[in-house]
Amino acid sequence: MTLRQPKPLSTGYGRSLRACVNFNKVHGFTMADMTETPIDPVPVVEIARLGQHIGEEVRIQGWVYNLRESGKLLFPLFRDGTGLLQAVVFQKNVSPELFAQVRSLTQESSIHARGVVRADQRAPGGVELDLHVLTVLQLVPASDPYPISPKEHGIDFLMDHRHLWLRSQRQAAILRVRHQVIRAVRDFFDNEGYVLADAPILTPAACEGTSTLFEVQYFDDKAFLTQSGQLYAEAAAMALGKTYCFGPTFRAEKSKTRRHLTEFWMVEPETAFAQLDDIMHLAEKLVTAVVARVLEHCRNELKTLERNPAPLEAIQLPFPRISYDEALSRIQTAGSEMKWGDDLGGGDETLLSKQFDRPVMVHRYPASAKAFYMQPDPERPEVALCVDMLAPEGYGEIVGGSQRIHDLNLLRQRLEEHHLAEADFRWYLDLRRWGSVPHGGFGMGIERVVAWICGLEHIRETIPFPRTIYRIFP
RNA sequence: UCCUCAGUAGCUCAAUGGCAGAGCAUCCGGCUGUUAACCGGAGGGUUGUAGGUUCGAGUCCUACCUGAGGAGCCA
Repeated sequence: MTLRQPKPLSTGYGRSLRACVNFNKVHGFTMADMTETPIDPVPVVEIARLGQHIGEEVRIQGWVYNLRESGKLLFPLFRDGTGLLQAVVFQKNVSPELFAQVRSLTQESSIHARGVVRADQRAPGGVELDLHVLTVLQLVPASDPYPISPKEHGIDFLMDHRHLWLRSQRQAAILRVRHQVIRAVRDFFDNEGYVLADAPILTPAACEGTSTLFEVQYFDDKAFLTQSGQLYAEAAAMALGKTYCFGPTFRAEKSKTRRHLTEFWMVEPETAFAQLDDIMHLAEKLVTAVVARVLEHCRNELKTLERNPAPLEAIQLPFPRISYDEALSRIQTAGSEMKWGDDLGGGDETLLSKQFDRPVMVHRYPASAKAFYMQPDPERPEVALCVDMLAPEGYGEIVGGSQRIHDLNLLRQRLEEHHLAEADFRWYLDLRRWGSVPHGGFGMGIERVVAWICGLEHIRETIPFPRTIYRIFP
């Protein structure tokens, strides 16, 4: 990709601005000038931490969020990625140059601002800045204004401008929650003694053979983008005992719902010597830890998102565990036409999850509806030792896992029943030839967890640049 | 893949088959505590594309394009 040579930018303030800025070249400065950081002894403070600096002179660096004015009084709103700050400029208290400069600010112009922090109940956030000095790094020209106004927009427009939409308070809050969710996942597994061993993203042909995969050219051959790291995680678990992989996964199904992305992130622990009960316990501990972390670190974000924290505070161990058979009878009682052997549809999942105040784990599905590698229940071979965790409030499946088949001959038989070529799974069968042990794990979809925790209508807001069936731009 | 809906000013949306409009944004003016500020004024249009019906189409019909909601699919 070639970078466009930046054109000289007109500040539009004329000669008077020179007194107010620290840059030597006011007129026609280029982007390169921004690297010449002016020497200023006043400390830069993040907006979120201004409450600890009442009465002090500080600098903030950020962008213009909005400008309100009332005659001789200006209220520019700045954002810096940590929060929003209202600044105040009285015409009588400042130079005519500064007043004119602030008055000409446009949305999303980049700035350095210096002033004294003041507590004021009238300001959003209770803190405001008495602005003394303003440096404009780039003035957004009025002839080409920032496209996303603080007013309402349609989803098509916002998705086309996703690269700018991220600057809104709401989207930034979601990304902060996502950050804490991922941090919590990594810390959780670290504390539990799990070793990160990532799976490849490029996989050979016919790797799992169930869902639709994206095909890519691999030199003179074909390859596929991974739909799950699980099979590789099993190999790692035989090496490390407790392991997990965490990366992007890809599904080429033409799903078109508020719960699906074609590219999403999944964390997949795999544990040697684990059985179904161990897997369920690990999953409920993980989800509890993630929710607790968000409640601890993201109260402001949940407030921005207007997400009621009460249902999240109810997420405590243990989670209810019900068999597929019990789930089926509950769903049928609630009016569904579902029959034994069917997988749960989206509506069925919602019916069931609304009966509980925390995630519910449904275990022992009919083996015929599940993947080839799942261990059959020794007491009822027609069901598999597997579990799906359904999030509350109708957010659907957030965890899917199972105990894996550890017997070589049974696995061979299953491959044949699923019309999968044994040659493609030679390495996977090897894991059962030398030192096979009972083992299992699960996958947890990060975006669905974030959507549930944030209380979002649609999963597309949970990832910086969502990929859906009809959208791959920007 | 199927069903439904939408596409009109930069944005969000109006307009019985009969003069294409409003709010916001932008520009100009007013206002010394605004809270998506407010008040007054100005500029801004190939009504998604291509056909068709009609005296006359943003509106009705056909096809296509681009999206959205749902179903199905989904370790």
